[in-house]
Amino acid sequence: MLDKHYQPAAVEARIHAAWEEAQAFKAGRAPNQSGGKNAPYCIVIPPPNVTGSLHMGHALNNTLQDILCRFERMRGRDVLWQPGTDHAGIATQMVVERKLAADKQPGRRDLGREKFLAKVWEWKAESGGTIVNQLKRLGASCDWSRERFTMDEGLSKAVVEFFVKLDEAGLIYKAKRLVNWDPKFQTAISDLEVEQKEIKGHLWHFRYPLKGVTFNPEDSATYIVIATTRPETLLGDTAVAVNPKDERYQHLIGKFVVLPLVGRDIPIVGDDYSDPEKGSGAVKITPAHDFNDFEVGRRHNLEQINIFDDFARINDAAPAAYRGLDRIIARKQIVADLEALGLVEKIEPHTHVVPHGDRSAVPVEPYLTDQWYVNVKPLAERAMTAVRTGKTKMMPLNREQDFYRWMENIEPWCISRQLWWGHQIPVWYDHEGNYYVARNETDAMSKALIKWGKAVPLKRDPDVLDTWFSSALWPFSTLGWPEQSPDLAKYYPNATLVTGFDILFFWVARMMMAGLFTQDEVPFHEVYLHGLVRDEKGRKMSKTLGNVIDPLDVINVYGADALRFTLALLAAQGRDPKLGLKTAESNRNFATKLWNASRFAEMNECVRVKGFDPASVKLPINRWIAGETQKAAAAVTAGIEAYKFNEAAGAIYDFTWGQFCDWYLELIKPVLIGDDETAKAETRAMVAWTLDQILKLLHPFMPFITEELWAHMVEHGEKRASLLCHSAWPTFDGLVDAAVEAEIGWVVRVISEVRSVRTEMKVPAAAKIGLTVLGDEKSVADRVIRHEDTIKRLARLDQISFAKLAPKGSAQIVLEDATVALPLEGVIDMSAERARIAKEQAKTQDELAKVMAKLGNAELMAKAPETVVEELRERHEAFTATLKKLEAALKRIED
RNA sequence: GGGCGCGUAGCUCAGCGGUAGAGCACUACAUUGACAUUGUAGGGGUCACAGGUUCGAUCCCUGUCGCGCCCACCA
Repeated sequence: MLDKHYQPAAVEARIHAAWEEAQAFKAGRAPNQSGGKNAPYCIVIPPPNVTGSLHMGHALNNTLQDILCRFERMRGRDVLWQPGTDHAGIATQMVVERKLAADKQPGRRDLGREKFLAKVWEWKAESGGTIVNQLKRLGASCDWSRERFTMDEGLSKAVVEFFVKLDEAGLIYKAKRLVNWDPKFQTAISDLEVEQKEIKGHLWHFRYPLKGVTFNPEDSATYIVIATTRPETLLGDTAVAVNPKDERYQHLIGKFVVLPLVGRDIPIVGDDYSDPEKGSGAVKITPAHDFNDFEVGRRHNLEQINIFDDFARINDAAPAAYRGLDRIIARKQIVADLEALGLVEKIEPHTHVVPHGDRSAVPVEPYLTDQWYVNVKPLAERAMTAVRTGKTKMMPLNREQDFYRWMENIEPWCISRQLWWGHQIPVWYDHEGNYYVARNETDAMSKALIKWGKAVPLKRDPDVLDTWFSSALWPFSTLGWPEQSPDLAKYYPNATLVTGFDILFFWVARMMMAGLFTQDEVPFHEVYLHGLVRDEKGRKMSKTLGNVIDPLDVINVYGADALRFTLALLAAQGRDPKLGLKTAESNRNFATKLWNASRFAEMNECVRVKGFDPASVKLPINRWIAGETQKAAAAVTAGIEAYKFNEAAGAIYDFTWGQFCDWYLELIKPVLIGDDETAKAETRAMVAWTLDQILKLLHPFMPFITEELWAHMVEHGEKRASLLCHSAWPTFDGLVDAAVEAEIGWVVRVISEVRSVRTEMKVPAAAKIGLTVLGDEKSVADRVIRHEDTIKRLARLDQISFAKLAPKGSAQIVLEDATVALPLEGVIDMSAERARIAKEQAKTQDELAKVMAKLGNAELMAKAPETVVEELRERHEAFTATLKKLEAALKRIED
């Protein structure tokens, strides 16, 4: 006997153990009775940061993937949900460094590369399993036996192979360029890792004295005013630019100014970049510290003077007074010094965007360094073509626009990072600085040997690769590439990728490029991009706001099923889901409702009957629920197939609660307590059967409780042998019976109507009332008689009687001595319905006339409208049939 | 500056050319009956605003206002 309450914690642990024991999610299983096809279906998990812990975004992402995987597994496909974790370069290095500091241990630099990396691996061994265990608690049905890590041996091999192949294709190069430099981590970062933040700063207007004249603050002819938001870069200025069309400054082009504080003579150049509308119309040019200035510098052959060190402190290229100062302090100092010299014209408040490191949250500096780049342009072209031709489809569709926009404007990808935690770049240098890209040191040596004719000592590039470089390979590196493994052949391309749209460029785009480049084939056929989980007010969840909802807390309180169901219901396309605990609570209640419905079935000995066929039941009520089950199954299936998880979840929720519990179980109670044994037996079997279908349809969303109930339902006194997660997905045909649907619908409406009248008239609960059905329509009377017990019970009527003295099809309720007439037909407002149909017909006639007029088809015009409609319908049907045939044929060809 | 999305019940959101929907909240009644983690009934909406298309618009088109997100090196 089932307990009175569902206890998620205990059940989840037990079910989880059962799944593990059975290795239920291992890929390559034999097909179940659902399909015979057993076609592979592969999803790779977006690998979470190995040092991370489960947040709501993971919960949403993995719930959706799990729904798809469980659904397809039940549909008989060979599902591989590939799990694993990401080494997450900067993030992990940061976490470990922070931990060392907190433990008062020697820092990264003190330890040195080797020892520090040992610490990171230690940390990984300690806490790397956390997120995996949390995913398991969520119910993720990954094939856990195949867990991978981006830095494990095979995947590292894939990374090297990818690098070498890119190099062989001439797509890798090293260049000294301005990069986004993160002074906190002392590494380059890619454009994508830069966040623009709006900052309230100042616009400083400085006077740069002209060379050859004596500076006089009173005489504007002795200086030129430039405006800047970054005074400290003055130390690296190598020109002042004015617009050649700007009459104020034209005469100064070719002259020089003396750079204040530094004393360097720098030219005034004419360049379109200078916008007369902005600032003073004259702009200082610092080629080594600004992307625009870099370009201006190139055009005018200007010197690039780097004034920062790796920490963004002023270096030795600057006057002694500023050396070693942090950039912020240097800024203040420089402004103060200029002020003292009378060189500050004015200071205006100014709001502008400042680039920040997305991990470090400090402003990044454009910084001149040697870095490795991938020329991704040709790869991007292929990726765009693949999306354009529909080889990979993105959902929601409008994300494809974002994808194209980014791909079309793609810049070279800076892949080197000055970190220690990551894949070290497979490049070796000789004593002259020549470099050799190689799969390993031995290969590099032999390459050097060819060049020099003798063995020369080599040194490996100390930099590591961008984390996303290895993530880009995830859909095939996890399957064994660079080996041509059977798994790779079987599961690549993956079926679907489910991820947040926030990493569309970081990850999805790069997987597309890497996949097409190495495998000559897209990595996945469909991409489903979901939103970011927000709090119930729509704000981002953040520690500072204190509005973070920890998925594990929700699981502990309401159960994993409730959380999953809540997330599924929120996953409507095209908008960020907002999560409140109230929804989780009501979905917990839904689980309880299902639990109790099962209890009811158990108490009434509703046992599954072997060989039971829902198409053969006789009682209208049973035929009705069979039809409703078919409709629900179709709705859930269609919802999941279309990635409309909210609709799918909503469909099974409504069916379970609104149809099965609220109506069906109530309607059959008279049968179950009656003495018609045949009817009773049929109904019991029907209850058990329907419940089975509910468990299956709900399983992808609520795997734990459904698996538990499935195991609990006995068949001939025995526990079921097989797991629900391996059972066949329900697909039905021919169970919907329009006549039965109409009849039960009518009964339902009569009951509702009587109930409503009771409430409106404030009939005391204890009052005895009866319903008198008036009129002499036999069909109405028959229905009433057929469902008399049910109607009496659910409408709480004392008696039902019949009378002829009233308009047809109406009824009256007798309240002790008062009598209330109730139009039975009014339940289905026939007059309104008829009016609607009449209108519809008028419209059709109208449109028809228009169409005919437009066509000017004399032949058609000559005929009566009814004939034309008939003819058109036939043509339409013939056309549709042909279309269907064509589609089927096409599908066969594809298969 | 460019792009995308969103304004529907008190709240969170579905829906979408043909009589406005759900959950939660609210009101009334019920409750030894599978379930108070419940049931029944009810109140509550010019579907942001203004034009247009249509027999008919919450839905399609245009514009306005408000909100959010993404991309962008402009002093």
